[in-house]
Amino acid sequence: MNIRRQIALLKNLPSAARQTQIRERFAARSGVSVSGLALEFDVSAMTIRRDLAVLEDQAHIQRTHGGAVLTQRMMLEFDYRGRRENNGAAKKAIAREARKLVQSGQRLILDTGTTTLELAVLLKDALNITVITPSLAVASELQHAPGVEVILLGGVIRRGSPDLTGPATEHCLELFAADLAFQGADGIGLDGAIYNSDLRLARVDKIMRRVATQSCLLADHSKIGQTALARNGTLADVDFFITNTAAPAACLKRFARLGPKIITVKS
Amino acid sequence: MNIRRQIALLKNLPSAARQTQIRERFAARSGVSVSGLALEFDVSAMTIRRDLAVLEDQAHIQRTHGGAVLTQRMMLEFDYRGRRENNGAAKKAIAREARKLVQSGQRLILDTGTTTLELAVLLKDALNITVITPSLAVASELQHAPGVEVILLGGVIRRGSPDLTGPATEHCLELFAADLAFQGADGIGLDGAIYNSDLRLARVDKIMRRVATQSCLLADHSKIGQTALARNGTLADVDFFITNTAAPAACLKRFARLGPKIITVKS
DNA sequence: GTGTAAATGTTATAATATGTTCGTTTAGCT
DNA sequence: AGCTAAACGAACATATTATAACATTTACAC
Repeated sequence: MNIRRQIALLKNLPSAARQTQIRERFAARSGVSVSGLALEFDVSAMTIRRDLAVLEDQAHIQRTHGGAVLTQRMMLEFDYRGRRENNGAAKKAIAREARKLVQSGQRLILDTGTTTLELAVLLKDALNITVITPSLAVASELQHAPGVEVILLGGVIRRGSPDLTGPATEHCLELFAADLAFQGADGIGLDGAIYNSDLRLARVDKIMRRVATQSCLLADHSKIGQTALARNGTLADVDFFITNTAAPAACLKRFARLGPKIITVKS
Repeated sequence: MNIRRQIALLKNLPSAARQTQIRERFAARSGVSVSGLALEFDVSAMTIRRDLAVLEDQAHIQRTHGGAVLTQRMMLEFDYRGRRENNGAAKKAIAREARKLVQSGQRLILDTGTTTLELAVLLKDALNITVITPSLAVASELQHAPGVEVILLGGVIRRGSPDLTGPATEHCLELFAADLAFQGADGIGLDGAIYNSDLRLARVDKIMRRVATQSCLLADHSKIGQTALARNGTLADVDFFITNTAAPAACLKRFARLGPKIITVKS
């Protein structure tokens, strides 16, 4: 077949056929460009963009500025930055304060969650600590830190979420003892109740506090006054509660009477 | 494809595609230079710097003056990729044969190793199976497969190796029962002894066979006649042994007398 | 033909990427 | 240490691309 015929075959195609052709392009190179495809198929750039949007839904491509690339997921990668963080700045500040509670030689438990993940980032340069966690994100963040031994709890990988839960996790957790547990929460009631949005996580959280000498709750102000599916305890069960100053002062005063030391960070 | 075409493919790429290409440069060399990449992709040095900054954010590389080097995490990734390609065809063929042993609804154990990782790739479209594994690579490969429930064993993350070992792993494994265990090996003695290069892995392998009704050993011919640090059992303990036809026939005949069903694949 | 829905093209505006300049920092050398 | 050339990063200007809303064309049933 001559080249002119080949080119002609690419024009006036129904959309589905064109999308199939676009998909073939990825076999040769790792990325395609919108402008290149528009020329090749003799359609407007807008049409190509719409095609790529369709392909993004069904195929394994990811749109970028100027084109699209194959989403070749790395091995050993547990996507955790998928979701956009809500109170990113507050969470980082809370994590910085939590970092100050950690001393060399300690055994820590780090719960699942974005705030505890921020803490994990700060723990990379710690010396001689052990981190026990059910979170694959925390584990992959710390697995190359020279001063940190990472113990991953066993269990079922929750679908769409890089962490472990289930009876195996609970059983595994019972094998350990730790100095300090850091936990997040999906909601904190005005009465000081701590809530998780997942029942299995709540059970794990409860056990964490039991096997740790002390525990520390990390939650930004947006969680206060929220409730969620499962209650895993109250602020009376924790030793430290770190939040940001945007939290209502009256609440914090009430919480303090329950027992925990309240630490607030500016944000 | 001629060289001129190859070069053309690197130009006028959307930014994300270029970043992917840059990342692949590290597979060959351990470092890249800004000026070299700028020439290669026909963009300004500033653009390359910005690309490198993006890759650094993704924790893929670490920037240096004049270029960038791989992070430990990515070195591990490429190391794994390289090992997969050693006898890659044989490993894939063996994995394909192993896949045929698996039926819907079964509970499987997948050991650490590159051959079992190839099997994991083939199991992505399985229906309603459960995979129990100490390998983070296997877990990460299967974590988004809709028909697969992944159970990760707990334990200590071995430094420089994405898998779990230790007493916790062994204890965790005891909690489960499986239909079929797939294992690799670092060496198989001419007498049928199975070897691991790590003592802790050997202990885990032994337990795997105990908690699984049947077990299947996957190893290409290059492993036969090799020995390694720790012996975890013999071929008499396994039910299936899948290898490739490049294995010496005399050996296989001897192995068959020990009990396992020997399956060979062309390669 | 005519009506209708889907696909495509067009335009204006916003977002993003790239190149250039220039003052600052760095690595390597004597 | 002090020097030099290279590399870096910030800020700006420019060019490219994305998005949404609307207009147009096409396809197809009746």
